[in-house]
Amino acid sequence: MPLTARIALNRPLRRLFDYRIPEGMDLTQGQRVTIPFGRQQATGLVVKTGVKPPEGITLKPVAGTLEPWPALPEETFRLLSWASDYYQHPLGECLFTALPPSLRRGRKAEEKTEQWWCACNTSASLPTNAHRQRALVDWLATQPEGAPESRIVQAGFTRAQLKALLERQLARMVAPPANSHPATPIESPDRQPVLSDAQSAAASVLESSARDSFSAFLLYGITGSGKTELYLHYLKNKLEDTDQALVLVPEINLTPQTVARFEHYFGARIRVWHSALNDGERLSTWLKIRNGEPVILIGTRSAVLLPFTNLRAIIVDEEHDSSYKQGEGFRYSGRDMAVYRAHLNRCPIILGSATPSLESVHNARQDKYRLVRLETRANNATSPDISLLDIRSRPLEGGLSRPALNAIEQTLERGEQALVFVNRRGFAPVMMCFDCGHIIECPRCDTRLTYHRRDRAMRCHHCDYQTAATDHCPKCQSEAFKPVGQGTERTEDILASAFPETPVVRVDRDSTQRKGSIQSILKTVNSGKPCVLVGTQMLAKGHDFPNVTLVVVVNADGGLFSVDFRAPEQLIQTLLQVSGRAGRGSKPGKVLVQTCHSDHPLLKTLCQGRYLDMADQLLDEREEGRFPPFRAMAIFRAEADTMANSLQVLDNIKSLASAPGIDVWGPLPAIIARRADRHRAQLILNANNRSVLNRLLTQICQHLDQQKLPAGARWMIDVDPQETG
DNA sequence: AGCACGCCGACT
DNA sequence: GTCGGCGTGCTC
Repeated sequence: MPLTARIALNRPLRRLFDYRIPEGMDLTQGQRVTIPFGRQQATGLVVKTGVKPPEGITLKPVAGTLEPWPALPEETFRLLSWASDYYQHPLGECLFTALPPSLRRGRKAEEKTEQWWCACNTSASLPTNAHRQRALVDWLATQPEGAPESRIVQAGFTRAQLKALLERQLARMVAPPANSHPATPIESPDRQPVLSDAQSAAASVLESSARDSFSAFLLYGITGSGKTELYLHYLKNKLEDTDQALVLVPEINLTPQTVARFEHYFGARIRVWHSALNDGERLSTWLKIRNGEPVILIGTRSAVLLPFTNLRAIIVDEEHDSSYKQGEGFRYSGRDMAVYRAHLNRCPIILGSATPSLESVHNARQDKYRLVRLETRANNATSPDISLLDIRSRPLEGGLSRPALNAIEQTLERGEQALVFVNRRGFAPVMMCFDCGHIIECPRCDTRLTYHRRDRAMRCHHCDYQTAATDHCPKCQSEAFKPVGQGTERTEDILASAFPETPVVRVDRDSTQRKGSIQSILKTVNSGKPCVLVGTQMLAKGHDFPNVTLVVVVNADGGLFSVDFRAPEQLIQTLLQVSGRAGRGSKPGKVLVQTCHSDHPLLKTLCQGRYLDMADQLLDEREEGRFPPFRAMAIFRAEADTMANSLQVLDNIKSLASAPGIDVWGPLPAIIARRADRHRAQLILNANNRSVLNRLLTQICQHLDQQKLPAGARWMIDVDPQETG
């Protein structure tokens, strides 16, 4: 067999390309290479060596290797190959998402050595107004070895000032001192989290897991039960000094406070991984992990793709969180890949949540996961008391009923805080003319524009369209042109006028974007003084507000009658998560859920607060309706310039998809059929056997790759879809 | 994805 | 007569 290699490229191609390995070059799986590709040079990853190339093709030679070792170690490579097949996404793109951006682009796998600077000619004169430059020269003069750029910036100077000094020949670049990267041994502080009796009981179950074999735990711990202490205790007791560990968290939970808590116990072993890192930080952490350094990594979804070589424990916090599923491109589930990774790697994994996903509850019921319960709140806090408030034929102000406003008033009078949960941002979801019935719609989408009163704008929440708001109906000029429905802004206004003496704080995407971090907005809340918080989903997760004792849910009904089969699950998860914000301190909490369906069985069980009972009830409905997790689901989506073209693509797929054991539903236009002037539709495949479905999907995708599509049409596949709309 | 080739409209 | 629009096709 001639020396050949099969190479994957970072291109959306479901094929690989074969190359000749030149004499004296050694290649292994997962290694980065540069190769000629068409007329260009490209970076590739070795998938296999010694392959038999297709007939009648002269192989080009591999141009060179980027490093002698595989960028993707074996286990990581196998994880990604599996995911490529499972999610039906091109292997090359899957493999490359596991590389930091600089390595994707073919850069060297080494950290950029930082530029060091020192002062020269310190007595030379500067313009009198150049205060900062003067200060920088003086500061540099105090650094005998010079200083790296990062330290200079940390000392309060800027790159521009350095550049100015360079031009004036008052500073120069120098080589860094030889020992600037000392190999510091990583030592953890000698601390142990103190556990309550209930936590200790749970910890002993978790910690009974064997070190070198796969075991999965579903940690059901109600809000405020102290799951994080359990994670810390577990890692502290199970990890050796040389071990690596992975802690996955939803993006929104990766706060400085969370990281500080881990650092308190593990010091410099802690590293973070999230979307706000720059390329340098990404490379640095990636290399540490690839080198097998004993890092405990706290990261979001994509952290599961990092090249660990000595991973001994995985924790997935808030495992039900829908942000673990990537919503575009390589649509993987970070949580599910973590479970597979634990399998491949033979290590324990803990999935933790107060409201576990039905998938995970099902796995626990099937004994695939071991269920560990933690049902008492830490610090003697009691669980909040949830009650329904029927708002049928009750007058509402800003969406709030009189009893709800009274409850808020009483809470404030007791010197406590209240939280109002509204599931829509903006002022009102619709502007409507009460004379002619005209409703303002998005010109590019099949949606209504949301009225944002703060900046007098009408915005589409599905594309970037926005236009100025008007006082009159644009169609009939009537003045009876009014906002309809509830948004966070409107509720904020009503609360501000109802309680003029009390601060009202709004937390949603708009307010956090404008005022910077959520942290600064929450300053008032953290002071503990009486106030009212108004916000969306953002408020439901992770935050600890000890003085919030009342939670009001403005409207719970949206999720009760949705077409999406996951809607009821998501509704109760959100309601329970937001309820968990109440009474976390020493005072008991109360939750008021406004609804027009106070006799709905789901809402009634919600009041008993028994999540696992509700989960069982919902699982029965899923089984009845033949939905996941009882069946395997995949969705083909199409979009095109016309609905006819989208439907045509899907009809074609449908004709390929009929097979025994597979239900095909659709094609149907998406709930929002037109979005940014693209017409969208979907086709659902629902199978009683996952591997049968997987093989069928592979066939269909292969087939589609060879077919011509109508102009402007596009299709994609989503395995285990999170949303069916 | 890139990138080239290719065939039709408004410019020196 | 050319520059350039983006449709189509190919990359070992």
